[in-house]
Amino acid sequence: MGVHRKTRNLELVLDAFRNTQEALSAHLLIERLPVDVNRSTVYRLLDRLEDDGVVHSFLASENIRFYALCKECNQSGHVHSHAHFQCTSCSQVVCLEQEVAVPTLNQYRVDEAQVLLKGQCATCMR
Amino acid sequence: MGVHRKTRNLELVLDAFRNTQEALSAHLLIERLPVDVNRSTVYRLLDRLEDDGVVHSFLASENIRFYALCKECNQSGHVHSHAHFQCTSCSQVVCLEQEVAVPTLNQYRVDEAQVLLKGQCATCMR
DNA sequence: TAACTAATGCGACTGTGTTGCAATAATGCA
DNA sequence: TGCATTATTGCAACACAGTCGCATTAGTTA
Repeated sequence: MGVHRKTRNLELVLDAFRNTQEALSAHLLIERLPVDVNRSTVYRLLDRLEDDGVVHSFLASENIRFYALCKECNQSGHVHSHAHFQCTSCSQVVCLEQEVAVPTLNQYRVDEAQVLLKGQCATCMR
Repeated sequence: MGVHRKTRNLELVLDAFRNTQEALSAHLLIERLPVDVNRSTVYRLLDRLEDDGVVHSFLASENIRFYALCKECNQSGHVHSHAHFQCTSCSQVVCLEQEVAVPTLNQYRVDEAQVLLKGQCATCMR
């Protein structure tokens, strides 16, 4: 919903996501930006992009939030329920196509299912 | 694997887990201990208990590690693949009975599936 | 071009979790 | 039981992710 001025930083962040298949943490993102952008600024951009349905975020180990572009979301809500994969060797994180079926439970109302698969990616298996 | 002397702190931590159905973060655990126990000590106890297969840990939002007693694990390895539930109102976290089927993927070898379901618990739905 | 205000950078801060080190206490053995 | 050994503990300092207030900078619109 937030106003979005077309700033250099915003474009750089979006480019970084467009140039990769990976999900990125704030830290990784900053590393990949061609110019220095302040940490606070990056977090604020990511927050705004998430509010606007442009990126989604999820937790991977170890305690780090990752962000990736959304395909079918908009500012009225995030609609994905896909799984994520993290390689335990190189720590790379990717979004998977696999949809996650949100299970039903007796005692709880389940609104959301967060699935993180961990293992080895093709590169690290060689 | 680590040596375990039967210390007061160890007993207090185990009691805290035995006295609840919930999973506990280090912070929650410290709050529930009847005496002050140092933060470092608690983290070290949890690490050791996890190594020994007595508790398992997983990440819940927001970026906090939760611990709960294991049922069928021992020091030769953790064997659970159950889901966890976190209430978005009261933040309480519990282990679910539901086993998670680890899916197979083309490009990745999946060793582990972490599933966190989020929604509302019975108490908060009222 | 000027005014408005969103976006930015900076520094300080919070909270989780870790580490080195000296003091303490559980254990095994004489 | 008394003592030596060493695992455990508390403390202080640290690392790192993420947040916040505030003054400055820079898009945007008129």
